[in-house]
Amino acid sequence: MAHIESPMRERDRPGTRERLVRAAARLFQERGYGGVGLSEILSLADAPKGSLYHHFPEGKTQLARAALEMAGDRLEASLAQAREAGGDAANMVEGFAGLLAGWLEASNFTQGCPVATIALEQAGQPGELTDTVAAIFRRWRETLRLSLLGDGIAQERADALANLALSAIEGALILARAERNGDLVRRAAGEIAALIRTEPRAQAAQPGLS
Amino acid sequence: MAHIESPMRERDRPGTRERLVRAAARLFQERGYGGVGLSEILSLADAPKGSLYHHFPEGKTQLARAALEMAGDRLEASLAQAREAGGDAANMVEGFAGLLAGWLEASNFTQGCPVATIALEQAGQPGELTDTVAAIFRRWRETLRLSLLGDGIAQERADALANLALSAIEGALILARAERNGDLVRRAAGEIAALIRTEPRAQAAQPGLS
DNA sequence: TCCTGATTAGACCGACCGGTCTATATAGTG
DNA sequence: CACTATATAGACCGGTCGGTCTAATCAGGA
Repeated sequence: MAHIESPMRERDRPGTRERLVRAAARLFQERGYGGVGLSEILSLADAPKGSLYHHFPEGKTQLARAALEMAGDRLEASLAQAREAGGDAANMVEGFAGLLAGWLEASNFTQGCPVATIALEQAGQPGELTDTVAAIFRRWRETLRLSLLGDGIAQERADALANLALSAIEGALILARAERNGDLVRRAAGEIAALIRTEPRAQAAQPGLS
Repeated sequence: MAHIESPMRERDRPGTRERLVRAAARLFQERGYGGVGLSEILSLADAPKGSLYHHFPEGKTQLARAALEMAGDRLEASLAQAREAGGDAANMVEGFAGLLAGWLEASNFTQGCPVATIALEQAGQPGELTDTVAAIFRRWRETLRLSLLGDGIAQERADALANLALSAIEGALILARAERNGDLVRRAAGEIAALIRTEPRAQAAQPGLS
């Protein structure tokens, strides 16, 4: 049994499975699930079709699930990192949005939210992708909520603000892509951050200067 | 030359062109541009392929443009109506979002924003649909901005709040579809409305009780 | 070394895609 | 009525879709 393959590949190139997931994630992020064919994914990943169906017997949907989960983890990590770097939830929102806006601009407005496009394409349909998408959104929102709670904001308010912040960022990413203007994301996030800063709070949860 | 065809059809069924646009708008709204085939549109509209390419010589993209424009006009009218019914911008945002949330729930979460899905699918690509989508978003935001200005809110603030409100609604519609929960839209809009109400303003522009 | 399962490789499949084309029906006008 | 532009009707096209299948290759243990 020699199929662990996670600890660094012989050369430096990631394993086939990893390459497939990365290629799929990037292409789905750019043009959505239905807008990308297997042939395109395979050529970007430089892998034959046999490998795809070896690693993902359920085919395209299973690959998409893996890609969504990878993207979900990546962004959640960025969110946590933005919280650490910023110190509080307001700065986290601004920092995270700035990061996304930068990625958007760097990719010439092709790479928006890796989840939103698939979310809209698949919403309402019975496919398994819907559940994956919903779970990712919930996790992101929960991360935001916990951060707000950590700043001493009341439960109900943290809930509402987390929902608002995630909605605003997701929506702004759509507008920003359509109008090719990353500042729309930064400005929306700036408003949310300002709103968070005016929110009454019980006590600050982090140590350091008050 | 007898091709005016706008004033009511002989029976009660709308003309072929109209049926095509409506069918396309609905299906694109549900599953996006790439996710819907011509055959499906034709069968829903009960029209043959010849009619499609008679009325829309440029094919699917031209049909999509027409569908987007129809949807854009429809929602802009709803926005204006929500403003009239609510009296001010804050109530407009809440009323409009409530309308969208209701539609979303009534359609079992299949019918979200008719523009967002196509916006994400096509963003960054050179296609002509991108421009149409951007123009619609700009118009919606401008309607919001003017309403805020009419309430006596300063230029810069009206700009920022219009962007935030549209972003929040669009984003909340994504989350709401994914999680099958229309209240996410109402709650996000409620927060935006509350924010608008706290905004300092020069004078109220509408008559009636102060 | 040989053997065995994991993996790669890509030919191949039926279905469906958007689009073109010819033929027919329909309605308005002289 | 005949004539003509409009509109309907759908067969047909090459290409691509996601998915299946068999064969070749590869790596590692006995």
